[in-house]
Amino acid sequence: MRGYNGFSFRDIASEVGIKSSSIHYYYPSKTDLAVAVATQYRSAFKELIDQLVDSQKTASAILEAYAGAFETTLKQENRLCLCGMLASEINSVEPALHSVISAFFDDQHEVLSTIISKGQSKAEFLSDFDAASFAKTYLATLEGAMMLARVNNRPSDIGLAAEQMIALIKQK
Amino acid sequence: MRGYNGFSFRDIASEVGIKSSSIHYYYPSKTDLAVAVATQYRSAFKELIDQLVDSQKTASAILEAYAGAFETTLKQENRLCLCGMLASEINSVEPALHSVISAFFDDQHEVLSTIISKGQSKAEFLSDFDAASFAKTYLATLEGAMMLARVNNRPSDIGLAAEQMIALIKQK
DNA sequence: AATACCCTATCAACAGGTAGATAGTTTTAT
DNA sequence: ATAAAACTATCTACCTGTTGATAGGGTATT
Repeated sequence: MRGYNGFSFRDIASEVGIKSSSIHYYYPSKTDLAVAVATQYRSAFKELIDQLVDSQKTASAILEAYAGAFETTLKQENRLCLCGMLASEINSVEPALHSVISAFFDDQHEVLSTIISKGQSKAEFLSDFDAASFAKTYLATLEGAMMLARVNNRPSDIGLAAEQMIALIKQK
Repeated sequence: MRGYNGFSFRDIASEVGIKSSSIHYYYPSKTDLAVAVATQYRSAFKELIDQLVDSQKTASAILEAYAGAFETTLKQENRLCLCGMLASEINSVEPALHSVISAFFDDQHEVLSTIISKGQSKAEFLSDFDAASFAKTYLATLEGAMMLARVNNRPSDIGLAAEQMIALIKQK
């Protein structure tokens, strides 16, 4: 993917083997299409992270696995987080799409907060910081690390960044 | 700005009050133009950070001021880091431009490493982590925070992320 | 018969880029 | 010192191709 301004109906159509007008049949406008894709991405990611939370892993293991999802996407498909990519083009995006992007980040932030909070109450993590703020920071780090890791063609940098963040909050 | 795929020669021309062909006179191709802009951005930022390093501030104060530059850009111009934005569209970019973007991040990484390292040797920061890795992570956090802060229209989130990162490495 | 689905054909707007003209300025040669 | 040549900076006009989007037709399933 080459971003919101970097793909066209014809690109997708030819990849799927149909005509662009057939896509317009389902998604009249580009915003409609992007909203549908982002919404689907959002729920797929929500499912993934909910699954991680339900697993009986430690908080740090969950945070690591979470970062692993980003790293795998980059390594296997050379793609950023869809919403991260859209976020970096937010000025090109209509309100309906903006809302989905915001909702995605809200989801992620909420679940990360919960995980980190749990890690604190189980004394796995230090308790001298705010879980919700750190959740935001952790998410920002991963989104940024993904971007930088792609520029340098080093997907494993994502995992390294995650490890470092986790090490910093671990109870010593 | 709306990203590399989101601006045209005509956009710029009409903003400046000339014709697009006059821009082609100086910058034959879009890549040429973008390389020139990114190079200029790179050296302006290098100057800024070098100045910060030369100031007699503490390491944490420097890291904070550095984040402040990002926050100000977002607050006053509603713009991301130019190279961050380009990085998120790296697949749309020709090698010549890719190189400049990489070089920008290398610059930043190098200087941040030095600052953090100094902070460690002055016992301002903990010494149980690797300065170079943390420099990468800090930069990733800022780039990501900028993106997220813009989506949520909360520029101050950048500063908050920075503060948190700094708090985590401070000698207790 | 009606609906769902995909097609062809087309549109106006815009993209990056080129060609050639023009007017003013600077360099060079005589 | 002056005339010729070259350069700078801009324009108008245009090219080829792409973009998001629409109108209307064909065909298979229900």
